[in-house]
Amino acid sequence: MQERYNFKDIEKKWQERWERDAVYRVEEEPQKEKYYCLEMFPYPSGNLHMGHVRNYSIGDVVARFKKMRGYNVLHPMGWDSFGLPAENAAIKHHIAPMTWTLDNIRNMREQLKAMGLSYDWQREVTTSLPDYYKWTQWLFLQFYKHNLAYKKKAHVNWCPSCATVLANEQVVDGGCERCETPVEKKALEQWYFRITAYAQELLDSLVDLPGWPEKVKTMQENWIGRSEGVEIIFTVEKTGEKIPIYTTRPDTVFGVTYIVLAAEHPMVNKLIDGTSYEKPVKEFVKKVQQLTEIARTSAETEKEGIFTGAYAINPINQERIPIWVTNYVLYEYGTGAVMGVPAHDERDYMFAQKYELPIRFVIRPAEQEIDPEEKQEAYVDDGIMFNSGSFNGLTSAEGRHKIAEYLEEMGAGKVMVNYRLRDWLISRQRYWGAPIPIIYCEKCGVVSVPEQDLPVILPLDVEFRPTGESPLNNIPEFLHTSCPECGGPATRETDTMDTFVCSSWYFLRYADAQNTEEAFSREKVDYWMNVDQYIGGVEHAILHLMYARFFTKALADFGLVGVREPFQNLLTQGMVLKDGFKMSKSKGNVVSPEEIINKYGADTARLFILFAAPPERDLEWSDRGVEGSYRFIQRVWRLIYHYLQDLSEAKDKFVNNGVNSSADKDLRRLLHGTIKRVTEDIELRFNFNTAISAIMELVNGLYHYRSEVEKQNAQLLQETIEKLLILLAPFTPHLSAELWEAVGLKDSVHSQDWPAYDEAALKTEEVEIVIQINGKVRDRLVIPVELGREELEKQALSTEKVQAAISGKEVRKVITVPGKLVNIVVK
RNA sequence: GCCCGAGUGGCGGAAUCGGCAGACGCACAGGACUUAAAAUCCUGGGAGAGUCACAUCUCGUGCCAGUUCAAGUCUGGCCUCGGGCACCA
Repeated sequence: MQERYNFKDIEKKWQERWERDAVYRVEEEPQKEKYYCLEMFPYPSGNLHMGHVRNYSIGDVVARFKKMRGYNVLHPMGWDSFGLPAENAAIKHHIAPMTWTLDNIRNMREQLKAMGLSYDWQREVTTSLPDYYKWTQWLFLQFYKHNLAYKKKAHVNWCPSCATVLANEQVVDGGCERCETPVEKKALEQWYFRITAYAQELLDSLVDLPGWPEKVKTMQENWIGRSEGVEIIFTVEKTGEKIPIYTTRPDTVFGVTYIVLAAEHPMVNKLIDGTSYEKPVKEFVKKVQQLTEIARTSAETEKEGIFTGAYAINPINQERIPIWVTNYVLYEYGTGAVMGVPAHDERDYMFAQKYELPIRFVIRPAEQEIDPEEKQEAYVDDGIMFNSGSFNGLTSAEGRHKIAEYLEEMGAGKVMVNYRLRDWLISRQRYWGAPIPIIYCEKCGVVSVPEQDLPVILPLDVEFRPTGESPLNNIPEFLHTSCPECGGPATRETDTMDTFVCSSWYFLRYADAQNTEEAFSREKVDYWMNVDQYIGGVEHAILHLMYARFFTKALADFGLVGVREPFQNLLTQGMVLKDGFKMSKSKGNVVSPEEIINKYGADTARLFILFAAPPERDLEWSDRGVEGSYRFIQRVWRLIYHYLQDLSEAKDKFVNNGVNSSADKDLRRLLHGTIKRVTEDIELRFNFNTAISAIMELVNGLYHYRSEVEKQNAQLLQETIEKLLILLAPFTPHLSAELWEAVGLKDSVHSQDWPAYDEAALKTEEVEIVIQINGKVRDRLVIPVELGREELEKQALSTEKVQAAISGKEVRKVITVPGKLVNIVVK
């Protein structure tokens, strides 16, 4: 054994041995309790970044800990390997996306292995390989069969830079989530998944997820955006055609002074065709549609509109009101038409002022009148109805209910629930994705690719420069096929699937990754699911986590899985920052994990990143801090090294007897206290930082013991060191394995049972009591633990300092907290 | 605007059920070892007053109130920062 820890050789030695002995391979063992520990799989960009290191270090501690706790632990890893970066890199470096991707995977797999992570590599999945995307395609067909996948023409989000459509969720601040280019609207025929069919369940079952952060659940709630309201039907005066509008404030329906249509609303043309309003209105609509998505959806944009010349009848009071077209009503939400109540809505108020439309107050605050001449703004709160016919005097809440009822009775409205959540647009006009397994036949129309013909292979020899059309259109061998139903000439769908489709079910494939007959066997999925602990960045709070939940629910309805929620517990880790900012190439503050591992070893990197902050919080990278972790590892090594040296060369330092001396007892108490703290920190709170600091204290205690105790208790020392190495094993697996072997212990440290602590060892004979006077610490007292309350109070009152402090004063009260303090209240 | 989360030494952070604020680590200072340096080991440390040095006292967890014998922790109101949603009718 060398005096210094040579991490380079030793980490390599253990990684090779673990791989050789396949120690992390796992099978279903029905008699054993399972634990599924999952970290979000990476996009193979080429190199690990610190966010990965943090994510996978956390997951590895959990997986190793649970394994030592006796669980059958599934801990897999794979690659989310379809997507745009491969195409962009390929264009830049003239290399095929498949080659680029596989090279990156190879590189990153080596980097992961160099971290000493306990993955079962037999279960590795790569979403861009046919053995995986075959089943993505198969799942698409199941969605199609169950009417949860459909095609429709719609105004979709288009990123001109990426030359593809984007899902609503991928539009951030009106720009492309990836490149920030302002998103345009394009009318295209696209494939959708009917996620809205599950909107209510996705919302309701959030309460079944107590192991998720509130924050994430709130974000999903907001995203689903449920609102309860009423659809009210207004009638066009001249033609009698119906315009349904949606409102959450039916109590204000007597205050309607106009109605507004979205620019895209089909009624617009019907109202204006052939009238003098036709030309100006069409110009206005054109102008609105030319706005970028940012301008279109920004609350800052000036509200504009134009009168159509037509009038509608308000069903509540038969009033005749003008119909306008505006830029602020969204066609996609509700009915694309809104009633204008300027008195009680800020937007409507601004709009009415600008175009001099009447403002009529119909709700007033309780106990207060509203003077329409005086009031200079909308009153948007609930209140008491007035100017509202027979509904006068009702509260807003009552009014909403009564008006809805009344309108329903007369057939002019119905209660309705609306969601902000839209169906999920999954087609992409790009090359590097799973082809959608659909064939278009001139005679038979839209036809599914028969399951036995899957996978529809993505051709590899392709000119894939973005053109706005799928590059697959330019490959005749791919494009032209025959119809599976009639055998006639047909063409394939050339769009590929959004990569989020691939990542919506990968956690199921891990349960049965090698299956060539099915996506996964029901039996194996039933054994492993749910994921007991999912760990990843909060940036996936909406997209990935919502889609994966949707998939799981749909697959449950198809009878493919037995659970309706995929992830029992979710841990969202914070970002890794440097100098206060997220590490990024453009900021030039990137620290490469590869360099850190080369310089200090994987154990140091893991230890630092777990020690520097609790997992949910952002972590500030510190090179000095890394050195501190490195020093600690060397310190542990030296402790064992000198201990072994003494064992062989200075036997007279040790004695073999029971734990009698106070130093022995202190060490034993420290050991068992540490076991307790570390266990609870990992198991209950995921506070790895405090778990590590507890271990550091134990090491400090061992140093003290070794330097100060003349005759060391050999057995106690041996026990303490063994348990120390076990406690360290999840954090620094290589160091622990090597020292375990060096101490001459059998098997691997990683296959040991997690130690239990001895409650009796935690007990002390004496305890220090704090004595406060009026809440301030004035003295301390060391007393036997079993000392009674009365005796304690007596002693506390009689100490010199207390006597001095209370002399001449009246003792009004004495509060005693056994084992902790005595507070003497004096006046 | 609405909804979350967070503010503690020079820094990262700890205090788990209302009971000694600052564990552990970083940085710093001093000492030991060394020809020397590095490495290592040991010691110290919130701020201020006070003392030759102790002792001792005061203040201190974003701000202002409150509850309590006792508040970083509970309540109310604010401030700042971070995140999410936002023309959703």
